[in-house]
Amino acid sequence: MVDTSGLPRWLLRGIEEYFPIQNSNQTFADRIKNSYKNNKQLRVKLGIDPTGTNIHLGHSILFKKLRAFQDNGHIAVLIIGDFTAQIGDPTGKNKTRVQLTEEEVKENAKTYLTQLGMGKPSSESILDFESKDKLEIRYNSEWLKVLNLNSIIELMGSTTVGQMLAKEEFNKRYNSQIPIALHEFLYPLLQGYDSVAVNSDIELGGTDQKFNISIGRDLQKHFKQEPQYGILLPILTGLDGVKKMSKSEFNTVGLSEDSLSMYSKLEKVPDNLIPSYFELLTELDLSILNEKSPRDLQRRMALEVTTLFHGSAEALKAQSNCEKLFLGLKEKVGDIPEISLKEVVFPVKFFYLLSVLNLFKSSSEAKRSIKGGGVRIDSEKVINPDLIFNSRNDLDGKIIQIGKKIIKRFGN
RNA sequence: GGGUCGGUGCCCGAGUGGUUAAAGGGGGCGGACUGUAAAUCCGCUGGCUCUGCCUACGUUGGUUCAAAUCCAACCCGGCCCA
Repeated sequence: MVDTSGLPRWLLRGIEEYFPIQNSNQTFADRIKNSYKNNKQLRVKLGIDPTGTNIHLGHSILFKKLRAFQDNGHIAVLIIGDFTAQIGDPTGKNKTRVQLTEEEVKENAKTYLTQLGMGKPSSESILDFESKDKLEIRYNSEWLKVLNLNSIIELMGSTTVGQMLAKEEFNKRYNSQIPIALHEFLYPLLQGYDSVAVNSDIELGGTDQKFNISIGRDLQKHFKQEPQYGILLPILTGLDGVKKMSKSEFNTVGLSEDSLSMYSKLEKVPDNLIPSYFELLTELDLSILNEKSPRDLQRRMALEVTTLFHGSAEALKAQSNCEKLFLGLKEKVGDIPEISLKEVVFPVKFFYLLSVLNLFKSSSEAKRSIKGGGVRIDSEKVINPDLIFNSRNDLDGKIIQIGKKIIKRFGN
């Protein structure tokens, strides 16, 4: 596994790999030490492509590590890949990604920063936005947009088709006869060039980023910079317990989810995820894993993670609400997220109500789910989709449960 | 550019004129069970305020009472050749 000698604990936890062990004349551990000795902050690069609108726990691992660097005196260089997002990272994709427009990308970037806690005090945010000397936010269109063809050819000349095809994802696609658009080869080069542009000392990424980070090193050498180190963090497995956490697999927990839904998702994660979730998402001592039952561990982990994003009071409330709910609502439960009936026109059929409230994607789906016994009002199954509610009084204050995950209280 | 094979629902994949909203599998969702887990079993899995209507098998047009299935053109992809 990882050679841990000489590295500080805060850096070590949850690292899958770092490379190289030694850069020309000094080891990684020395590089860290020297930065303090020489009183020179390390520039730690993390790039995100604003392609969707929600950051989930999988991303949070990287940001937490970036934050750790900030807390230990270094500079987080957050690169918003507004330019690269329009190409699409081929990593992990088995098809060519749809290109986004400039406006979409801008909008997404804003949402990302908000979710990372921009505007909040650093004690409540994922990244430290307050210490101005520890954060640098850069948009890569700044330097990528102005590249001329000569420079692009120079970049392309630095690697070979063989190398590109050696990259796992390209290789897979190539061998299974799935098209690879030529411009996708550009992506690793541009990400690598980002490292040159911000002169990064260390780049953070998931294990699937090894190739791209290495290209960054090559380009830095080419441009006479000291090549960066790469720190690879594990890819978080999603709620299904099998695939990596990813929006397109619908197995995510979003950072912006309310505390109740975050808690309730986490406390039912598959057993096989428990150790890694503890290691990667909490700061707890891992010896706890041997001391408690899986059920207790799930609850503890859920509480811990929810606390991280919502604060301890919120998290405890979520936990107690969850427990009360599943005991069958014997007690009155407070602080359930409300869902407004304002837009509803009465009388209304049950399935239509749920569709109007966006609790289901479509009215047909609502109908099916109701028939299948998946919907409860005040913990009573209601299986007639055509049931008519004549006025708000029939619903106000009642609790609606859809499956085991969605719980809302009807209100204003 | 030439030859050839192919494009079906979230994915894979069957279907080669009608009983097809389209077999089968995967995934997803829901239920039972349980530890709110896993495994297992069962149900559902295009849309629509729905006893019916609408849209769907790359696109457009055509043949037919009837097309995912036949014909034409076009678009897209793989492979081989240039």
